[in-house]
Amino acid sequence: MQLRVAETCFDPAVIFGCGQAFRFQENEGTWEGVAYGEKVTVRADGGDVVIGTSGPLPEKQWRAYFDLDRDYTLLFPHADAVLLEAQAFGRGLRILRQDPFETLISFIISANNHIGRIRGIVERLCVLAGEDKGSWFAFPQPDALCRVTEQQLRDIGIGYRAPYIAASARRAADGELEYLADMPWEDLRKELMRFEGVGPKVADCIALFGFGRTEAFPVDVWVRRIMKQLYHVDGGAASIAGYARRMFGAHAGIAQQYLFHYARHHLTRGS
DNA sequence: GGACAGGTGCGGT
DNA sequence: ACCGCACCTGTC
Repeated sequence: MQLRVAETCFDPAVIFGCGQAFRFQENEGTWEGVAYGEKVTVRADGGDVVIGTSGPLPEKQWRAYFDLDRDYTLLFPHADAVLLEAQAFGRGLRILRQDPFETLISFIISANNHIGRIRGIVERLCVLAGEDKGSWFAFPQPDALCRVTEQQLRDIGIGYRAPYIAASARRAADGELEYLADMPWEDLRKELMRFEGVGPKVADCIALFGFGRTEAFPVDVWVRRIMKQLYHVDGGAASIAGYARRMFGAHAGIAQQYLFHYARHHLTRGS
């Protein structure tokens, strides 16, 4: 499958670099990654970006994966100066609609962890338990991940999250992710937090990136920093998220991604 | 070599 | 309901 998009609304460096997905890397001007068991390549061509995929999934599914039918310029008609600047800086960002199981496991790994290390662990996890596609590996299926021991998980650098991954994979294999898609947002969040290793922040990431729930507003240290430094909002994660939903509306989670990306490039750890 | 970054779970209050 | 601590690994 091949798909062409204007690069003004699709910037792979932002999309794949802002911490929502961990399997894409740039290689001599082409972004390569794996999603839904297919190899995906993204490269600039004139004023466009060309997306190529390796398997049977139809264009419709990839349009959904890349969220291509949403106009990101219309999301925040009453944006304040901070969000406007973050949006300009992150032009071409899109929220990927990723596989719920892959999102669950990847973001349990992300807890108390750094993007670079998360990438390495996820890649080794795919080699350990994912389907071998020749020169690359798919993300493991739940039952395959269940056959991996906690020691094997520790050996690839997962650390103390090993029992969380094992338990959550077990529950996913037992079908516990199946009935979440149509739940109201608060219920989905509560259900996700029942998985081991999933707290408020990780639940919001899974809801946003794995279930397309743009109400979810994950509060991590970078979002905390930007909310404090640029909005003068401080306090617990819940009150920050509540403030964000009142200010940014139903798509606060997309605002969060713009702000997160902006914060990581413009703010320091200090203040 | 020691401090630190990064969320969650747990035991204490 | 909230607080303080332990958890694992990579980097400086």
